[in-house]
Amino acid sequence: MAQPQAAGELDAVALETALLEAWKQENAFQASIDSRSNGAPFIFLEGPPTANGKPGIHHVVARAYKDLVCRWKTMEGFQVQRKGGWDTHGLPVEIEVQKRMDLMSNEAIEAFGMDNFNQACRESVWTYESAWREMTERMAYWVDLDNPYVTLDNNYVESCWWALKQMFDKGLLYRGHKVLPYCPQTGTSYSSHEVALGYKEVEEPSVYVKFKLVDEDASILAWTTTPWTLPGNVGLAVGPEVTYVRARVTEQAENWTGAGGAEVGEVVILAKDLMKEVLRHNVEIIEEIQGKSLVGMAYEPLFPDAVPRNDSTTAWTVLEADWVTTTDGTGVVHTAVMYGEDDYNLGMAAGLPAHHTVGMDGAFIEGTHPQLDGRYVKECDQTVIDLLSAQGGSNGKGPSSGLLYREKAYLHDYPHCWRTDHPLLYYAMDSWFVRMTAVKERLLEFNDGVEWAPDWVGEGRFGEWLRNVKDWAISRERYWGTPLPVWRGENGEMKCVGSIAELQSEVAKAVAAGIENPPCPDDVDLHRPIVDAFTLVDEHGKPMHREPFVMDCWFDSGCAPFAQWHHPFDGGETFEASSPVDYICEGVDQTRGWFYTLLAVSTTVFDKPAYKRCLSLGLILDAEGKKMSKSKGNIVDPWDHFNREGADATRWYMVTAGAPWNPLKFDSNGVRETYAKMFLTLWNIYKFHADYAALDGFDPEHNPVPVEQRPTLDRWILSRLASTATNYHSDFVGWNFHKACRDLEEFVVNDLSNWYVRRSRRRLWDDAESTDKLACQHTLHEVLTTVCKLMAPVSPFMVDIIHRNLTGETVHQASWPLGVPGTLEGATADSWDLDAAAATANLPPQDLDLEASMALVRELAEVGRRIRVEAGRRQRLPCAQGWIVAGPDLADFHDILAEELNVEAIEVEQDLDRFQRIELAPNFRALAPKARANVNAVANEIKASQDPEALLAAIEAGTCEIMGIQIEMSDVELKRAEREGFAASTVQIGQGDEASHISLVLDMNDTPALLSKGLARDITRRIQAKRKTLNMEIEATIDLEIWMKDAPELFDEDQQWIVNETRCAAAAFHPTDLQAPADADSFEVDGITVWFAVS
RNA sequence: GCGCGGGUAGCUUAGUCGGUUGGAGCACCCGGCUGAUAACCGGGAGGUCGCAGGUUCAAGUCCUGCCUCGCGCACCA
Repeated sequence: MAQPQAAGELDAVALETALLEAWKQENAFQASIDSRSNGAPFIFLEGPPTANGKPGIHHVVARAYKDLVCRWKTMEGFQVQRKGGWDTHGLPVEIEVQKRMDLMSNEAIEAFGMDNFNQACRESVWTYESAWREMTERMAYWVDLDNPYVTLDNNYVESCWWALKQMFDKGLLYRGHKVLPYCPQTGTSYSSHEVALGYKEVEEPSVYVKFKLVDEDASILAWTTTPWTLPGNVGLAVGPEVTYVRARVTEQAENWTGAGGAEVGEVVILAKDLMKEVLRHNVEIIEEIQGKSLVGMAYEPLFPDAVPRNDSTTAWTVLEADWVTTTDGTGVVHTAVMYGEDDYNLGMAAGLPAHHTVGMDGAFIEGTHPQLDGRYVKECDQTVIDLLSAQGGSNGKGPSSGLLYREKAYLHDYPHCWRTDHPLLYYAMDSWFVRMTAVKERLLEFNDGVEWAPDWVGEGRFGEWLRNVKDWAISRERYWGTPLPVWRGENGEMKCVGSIAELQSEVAKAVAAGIENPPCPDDVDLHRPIVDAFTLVDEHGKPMHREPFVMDCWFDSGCAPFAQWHHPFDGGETFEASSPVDYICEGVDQTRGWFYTLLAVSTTVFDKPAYKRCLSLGLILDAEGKKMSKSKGNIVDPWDHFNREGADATRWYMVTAGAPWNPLKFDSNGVRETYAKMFLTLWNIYKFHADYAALDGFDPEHNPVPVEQRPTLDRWILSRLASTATNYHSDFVGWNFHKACRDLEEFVVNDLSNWYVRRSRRRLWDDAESTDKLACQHTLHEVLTTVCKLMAPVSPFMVDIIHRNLTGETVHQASWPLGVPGTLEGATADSWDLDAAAATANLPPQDLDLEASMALVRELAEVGRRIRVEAGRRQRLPCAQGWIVAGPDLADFHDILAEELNVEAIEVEQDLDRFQRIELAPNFRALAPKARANVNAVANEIKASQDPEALLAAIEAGTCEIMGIQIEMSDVELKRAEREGFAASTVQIGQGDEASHISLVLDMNDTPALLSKGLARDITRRIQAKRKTLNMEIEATIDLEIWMKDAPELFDEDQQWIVNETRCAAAAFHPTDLQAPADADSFEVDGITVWFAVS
């Protein structure tokens, strides 16, 4: 073990950057893992960030919590491998490149060349890689960035292909048509987790439309908020059990605004419950009808040429659907098969024609209507309204008032593209799905086994998501991503390719069958357009082409547990040994993202859970409480703090600012505060110890002083250390890192710095060797090294410097003070022998009585200062006497108290009544059950008692009865108040029945000796301050001259005391009538003027 | 609309089983202490515990409704 060197002044940033360099030289990260080579593994999985955006402070938070747990578990003896990862596919990358290269449509991309485009994407992905790396290293997130997994790597893609093939072989993968939210601008449909990113409240025109019946001079009213879907209308849905009415218009409506209308005598059909909401005319009800009797009625198509009837017998008739309600609209649902999920399902079931009126570009298809063809649908709302409201309506077969009844502005949330902000269209498209609904029960079961922090995310948010699980739409009509490895022939045969080898053999088969193919080498790039070029053959030798999709990039990251090892092609053992992983940690926004896709892939491929513990972090908000995002420009740059307060303070602040799962309002001042309070204090404690340890040649391994032989103060701080560490650990176990760290900070600042070190200062000033000084040094050594270990997972820099200087060893290979379960025989990440683990703990003995006594002493010291403030007596003027009245025996602490209180002597006085009178207060908890409704009256009797002592005596004697209630001692609390004329104060110790009181009384009388002593202290203090401003060495001596006016006598012994304290070589105390020179310093205290000169 | 989590001093927050005087820190004011600190200590000022009801002898705490913020889900015909 090394002997401590003196510590310098703190420069946190320089300290950290120098240490980073040392870590790099020593390969400290790898060494910390290697030091646990015999430890049980604890498996961590890094959620891959996208490196095409600049890292912000919110990324630092997530990385801090990842690092914290990994470092903690390492100190507990586990081996924690941490492989980095990068998410490199997906729409965000494409959008970035599209913007930069001005390729804002699919046509533009294809004209530019898909290979060129994808090459640009491949490069763009790494734009901020170095920024990420620098941030990661600077904050000391220990993760292997030299061998990361990268989702665009061929090996990674191959594992994804393999996974998809497992699903395919299990029948979990299917091609379907599904109505999906679709963005015509990006040309892609979105999965629900992407849609959720873009809901916006918008006001749009909604319309009530008349559907003119064929066999009757009446119209059915239906409502829609998307007029652009009306040309695609092929059916009307009614609730079979809903009551509808035929209503005839009896008079013109007044104050009509907007388009549409109806004439007197027109007949409309709608749900009875919605007449008031919908109709603006007075009507008479002709009859009420059940929905089911409307079924089958035919009506005139609104746009006769827009959709071909083909062989449908049900097109443009009334259909029944049990999901139709009367909460909105007219109780009749306009059905456009291709533009709504319910519509599509109903249309398929009822045999409606499935025909698009809108193209993939979001524009009406030619032949829909001359005024609409080729126009973007969202710009056609008014045209549709105009066409409908023309006389006879858009089909010329409507009433002369037109087919529009009303229009109404409608405010609702509507999904928008989260990248381009365009409104999404619900659109029926070809798509590939993973049948998650088939494994729903397993998902729920696996989720039950996950330890979530906080638990309500798992049970509530995530559980709710799983209970409503939908099939996962995994295909994207995009370019940059893992290609969907499915080839499909004209007749619908399909082949899913699960590896490069399989691709090669299929290509060979195709070539053998006479189909030309480009070469397919071992290192064939598994991206578009390379893989698009391969044509395979089915069993009959017919060509099969690849389905032109890439996969949802969430599928990539969901494959991370095995794809990072290139399982099953390589790394099989590594994967088997690490599945499911022990710990993942990401922002709560990953609930439907990574948290879900990990579980989804793992369940469908392996029928296993993916992770055992998941820490879900709250969002990071800016100072105003807004979410930090690139688009808002409110991202805090972590370097602002790395370069000012350092990474230690930044990390500690983030952990102590709140529970990890709560939203964190990131406050730059908070980092500053943490630095000043926690780290500066810790450094100064350390500096105090290290400077004297170096001066005295202290060696922690020599001249040990057994704990039981150390002074009370030492045993106290060691016990506090043990208590704090124990709580710290159990808070870690319960994920309450914020509580753990707040308590430890309290310990360092309050107990260690403001009491132990302050009280111990003089012990180390002593030049001579002494057991007491040694005891203090050993104690400081033990406390500091343990605090370093506890803090190391959270803030790894300063504590390593301290630990290294005190012990010669890095803290990051040290043992966790509460034990090293990871090193135990047979231990796993989840379980170990508790007794054996406890035996590896290393903490000093606890003495809770001592802690309680010291707490009381400290409280009395504060009470003393309060008394002085109230009595107007300055702290430096001693009191002759202090009395402690009642309370436990504090004899061991009288020395401390006398010094803190600045009294000449402490005495214990048992007679409370000498200084105090008693007061009785009701104890409601005991009294209420007995007195019930009279409790307040009884309580007032007790409080208002004129002679509380007599009342107390009566209660003690058992003869006290108030309002028929027998009052016992447990029904009252004894309180004490000072009698007149005493400077005293009382504190309560304990709670409830255990409560007792202890009082402190100070003697306020002055004597010449006391005045002299007080004056000496004031003079000393001023001289010391002067020495400091003169920047004098502590050992330097001075010559002193003193002049005084209106001063009490300064006794010889007090003069001598000043001389000693201020290290005077020579001192002159001048008579009071001598005038001080003009350049002497002076001060006044209690009407006394003192001049002094230091040289 | 539904679900989850919030709303406590100017700001950041603690508050256990309901117990009568709601704690801290920052900032502010006054005083003290200091040869460890950018610190510390005492005091002061600052609170409609989101609002309104209810239960109870007693509500920041439990119940109901509402307002509001964040997040999520759903609907959006």
